[in-house]
Amino acid sequence: MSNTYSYTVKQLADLASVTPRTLRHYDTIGLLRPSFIGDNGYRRYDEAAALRLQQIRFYRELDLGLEEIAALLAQPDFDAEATLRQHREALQQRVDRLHQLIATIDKTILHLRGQTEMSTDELFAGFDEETQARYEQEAAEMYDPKIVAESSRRWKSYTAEDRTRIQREGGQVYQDMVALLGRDPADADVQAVVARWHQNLRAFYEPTPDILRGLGHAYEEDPRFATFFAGLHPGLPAFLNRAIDTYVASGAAGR
Amino acid sequence: MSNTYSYTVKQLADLASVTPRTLRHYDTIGLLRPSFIGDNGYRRYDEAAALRLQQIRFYRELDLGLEEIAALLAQPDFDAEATLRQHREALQQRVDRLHQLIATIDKTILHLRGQTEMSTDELFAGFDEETQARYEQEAAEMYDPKIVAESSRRWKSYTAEDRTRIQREGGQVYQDMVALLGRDPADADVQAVVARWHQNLRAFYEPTPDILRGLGHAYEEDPRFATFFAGLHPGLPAFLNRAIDTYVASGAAGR
DNA sequence: CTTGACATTGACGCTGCGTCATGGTTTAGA
DNA sequence: TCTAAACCATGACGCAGCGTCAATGTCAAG
Repeated sequence: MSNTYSYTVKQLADLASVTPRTLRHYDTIGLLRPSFIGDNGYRRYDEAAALRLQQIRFYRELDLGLEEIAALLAQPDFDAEATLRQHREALQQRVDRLHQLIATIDKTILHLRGQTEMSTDELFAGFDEETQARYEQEAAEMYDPKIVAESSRRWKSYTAEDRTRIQREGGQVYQDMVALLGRDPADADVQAVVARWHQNLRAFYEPTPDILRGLGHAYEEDPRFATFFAGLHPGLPAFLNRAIDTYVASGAAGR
Repeated sequence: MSNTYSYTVKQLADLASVTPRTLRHYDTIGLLRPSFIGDNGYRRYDEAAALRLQQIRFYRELDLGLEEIAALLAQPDFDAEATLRQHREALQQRVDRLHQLIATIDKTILHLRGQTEMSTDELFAGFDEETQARYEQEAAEMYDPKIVAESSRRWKSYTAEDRTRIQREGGQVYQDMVALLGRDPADADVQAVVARWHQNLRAFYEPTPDILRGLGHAYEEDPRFATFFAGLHPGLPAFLNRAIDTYVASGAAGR
């Protein structure tokens, strides 16, 4: 006949499919206090507590934090909606991010397999091309700020197709250079690649021999460049620098 | 001219866009050890370390755990692919789960707004209908195990359409009852809803008056039922019990 | 010689509990 | 009535990946 049911921790925990530990936790942080405490010190929960717990678990399954839940249950429905919308946004962002990660993983797997001839290029293009281009700009600025304007002007004059081609050619130069590591920097093949590098730069501006040498030096000594090239191969920074140095010294840069 | 570059923690940290704390952490867990340590006790990193750090950060951005990363870097490429595929799976599951959560949030918002007449039903249907049906079965079993067989037989004889209808009618009964809370249990409207409840039960088996009373009692006293109904409204369990009691006492159950 | 930037080693904090450890309470069965 | 099985309580550590002091030593520049 009694209208008031009272639960022990285990009973309530089983009801809500949580563990007693969870209830104790909710107690200590004040999210769900026992309705009263028995003479033996045991926690006791009534129907109201059971209902509150249900609500807590509902929001918890939506992945809201306990603090947010506490706020929600303390506020009227009006605020609840705003909170939920906000939470929805957050979840959507997580989804977007996860999609990106999955895409990157797919690319990486292709790269590991070496299944497509483009994979290396694409990884390079998508992952660091931009960064690298920015660095190149910065280095050029160190020698002549006016180059930036010229570079920018030329770049804008290209079609989207041209731009893609130029970027990919730039990336390919370094890839090819890795393949030549160990050769003599003065080797004809090596110098040919350096010449292509030179040509590629000219898509942006007219580098003087000093600038070329400066770039070569920066590729090895400037940590921003060095790390990037070391990412392709640990020996690349030093090799590039020596090859470029040889190139400039040979007078090829002036021709 | 030097070929070997060496970084301090700050320098390397800035390069990789992490904090010195992160490098110290990687050191303590053995993921990335300094290349050597200076006389002053300072950590020193070389190019190889910088490269390794780059790889670590790459995988970290894919949200792999540090331990997994350590394993990846220790293994050849072959195993790396398997790990990535597995990780991809995990990410995909997260996406699926997030989609579910978002859908539930949308439903909940509708529910809060009370914008659709069906929202309550649907929330009820999707969220607890199954659980409730199971409980009802269990209660029946307490009175006569043979009822299970009959109930199961009838249920199987229905079309999918019938089943959906029966479930929704069942849910609606409790919703309607909530709307009548506060009325006299003997009120005609209340008794009409109880009658619908009775009819709904008959879709499963032929409940005797004793069973009906037993169910009413269980709805209030059995925590599994009570919590469920209290979830709809704290006052519902007791109200339902009284209303059913009145219904049976009036002889309506026998007619 | 002073400052300021950087380095070191602890050690606690955060999220939401899981998981002992240690010891008292209740309950059902022999 | 005694005992074993369950259940209760309060700590306190663990986890993942660092963030964030705190206390103290080192180094390069003015």
